Amino acid sequence: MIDFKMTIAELLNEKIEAMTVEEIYDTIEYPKHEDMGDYAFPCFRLAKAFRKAPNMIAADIVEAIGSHAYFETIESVAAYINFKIDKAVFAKAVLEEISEKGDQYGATDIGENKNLIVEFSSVNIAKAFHMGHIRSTMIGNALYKIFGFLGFNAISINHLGDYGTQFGKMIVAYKKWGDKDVILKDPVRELVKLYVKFHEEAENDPVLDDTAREWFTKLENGDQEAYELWAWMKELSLVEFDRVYDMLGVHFDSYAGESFYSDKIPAVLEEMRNKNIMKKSEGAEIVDLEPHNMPPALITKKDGSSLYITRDIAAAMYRKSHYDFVKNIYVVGAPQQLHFKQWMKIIELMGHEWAKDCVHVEFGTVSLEEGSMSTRKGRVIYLEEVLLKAVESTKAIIEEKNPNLENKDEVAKQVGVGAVVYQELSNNRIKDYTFSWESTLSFEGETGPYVMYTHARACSVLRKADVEFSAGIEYKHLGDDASKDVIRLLSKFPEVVLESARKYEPAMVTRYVTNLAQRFNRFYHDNPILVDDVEVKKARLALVDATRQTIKTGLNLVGLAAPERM
RNA sequence: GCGUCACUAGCUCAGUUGGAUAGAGCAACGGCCUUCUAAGCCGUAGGUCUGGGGUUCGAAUCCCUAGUGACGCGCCA
Repeated sequence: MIDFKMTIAELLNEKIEAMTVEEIYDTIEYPKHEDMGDYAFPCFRLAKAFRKAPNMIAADIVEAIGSHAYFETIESVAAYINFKIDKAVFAKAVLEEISEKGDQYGATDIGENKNLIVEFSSVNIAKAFHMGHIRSTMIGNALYKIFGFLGFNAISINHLGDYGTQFGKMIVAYKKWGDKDVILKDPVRELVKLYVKFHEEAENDPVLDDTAREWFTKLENGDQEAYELWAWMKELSLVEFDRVYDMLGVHFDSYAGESFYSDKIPAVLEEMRNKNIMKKSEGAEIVDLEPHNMPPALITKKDGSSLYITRDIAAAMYRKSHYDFVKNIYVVGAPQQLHFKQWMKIIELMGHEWAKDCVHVEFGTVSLEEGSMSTRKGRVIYLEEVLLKAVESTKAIIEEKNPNLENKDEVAKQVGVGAVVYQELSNNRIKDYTFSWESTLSFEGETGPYVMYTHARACSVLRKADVEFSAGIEYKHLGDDASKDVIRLLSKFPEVVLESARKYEPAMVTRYVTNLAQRFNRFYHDNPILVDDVEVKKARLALVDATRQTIKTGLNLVGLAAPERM
């Protein structure tokens, strides 16, 4: 595709000696309003070099450039030079590019097939897979897909919370109050009940906590009974979790969780001791991080058993040696920021330069109107329940609007789940939000169903087209503003994907497809597509097809399906 | 106490890393289906970008300060 931005940079460089082509390229921006043009170059910074007012500079440069075949107009407005690309040239460049590349439009090979790890979801065994977990799960899944699209060999890891003192608690609770048959009827919910009961009882009986710690230490030391109970709970949990992952279309390359690293911890502790970065404190071992403006990190407890941070350090070390990653990404909530800063600093103190390749992608908290979600307090909304309800609502809408649709159940699942996922990925990840059934089950405006609906509409028109439009298209027929708006947006897709990867922000892609859907719907409304004039029809169909493709690719990148009918 | 983050329309949020007239959706009001899917489109109304300083040609964006809210800070994960 013609690189319009680079063309402009080179054109300007001939008139501006004070800046390099690269500097000019980086200074070029998009005008705030589309009627001003497609690209703009602000001249403020040239004032000193030219010893003139910026608006004079702009006017002079415009005059010096004159005209160019790619551009409809090159104008100066105040201190800006605005470039408006010729509509037919633009349409041809963009639509042919998309048509050629198909579902690879926007893809790159900058990853050079190097290993890139995305750790996400990381749910806790024997605990609720609740609405709060959708964040890590879907943000991580989107990053996994986006980085894969950019040529990395992305590896998804579900760092299961399957270890730690909490399992001591579960074992104690099960032995005291558990009933195998009751648990088998509804495993996770029953296990959660035991967990809740443990905490209620422990309030008045601190001995329980000590017993729990003892059981975890037993588990860590390979006690048969502890191991069997733990393995059983893990298995029961995973069956349920996989049901949800399946609904979400999420796949993991590895389920190596915290327990996986338990036998790798001693070697890490050894290394830390040898490198002299730990010291004893009140019977425990800590790393003093005061020189780095952080509180000390507790590495081993006074009974010698491991902690969360110990396992994360061991996991990172293992991953470096096993995968030799170029990037190791952790999609974990913002409240754990300090934890990540601490252990990444410790890796650095151990002398591992790859500490800089570890990234904590943090996100805000989902809460309920009653307060933050807490398994311990029994205050949770199960993710599966939300998904099922969304699918059910979608089904009702289909029955009403499109009763003759063939595969209603499958579409209802795609659209319903999509609505929930879209909601999750539409805001910048750092934002906290309060879960609401009303907004989750609303399917109008900036929602997943809206974007999917737009895609389905495009598919529908294409199905009804009775001409071949793969070649011989007269792009001059796409000269109206609505068409140009769509084309301009289509042209930006590759850089949006790159930027979303750079910022680890899938919402950029979600917002982009929403924007594209909005523009396309205007085009669709203003321009009848299946008209008698064959030339016009072919040109518009080409636009429809390119939009269909780009919406689909975008939706897929954030883990959403793009049904062809709904 | 120390630290991190957030604050933009009634509500939920964008705002291209400092640029032009701050934009969407929801809610409200008014229009558009005998023509390609109305889960749609168009229009009206809605703003002291939390307050106050500063930096400069130029600030929602950077710095300082105050406020409000959320979160974190040694034996949980």
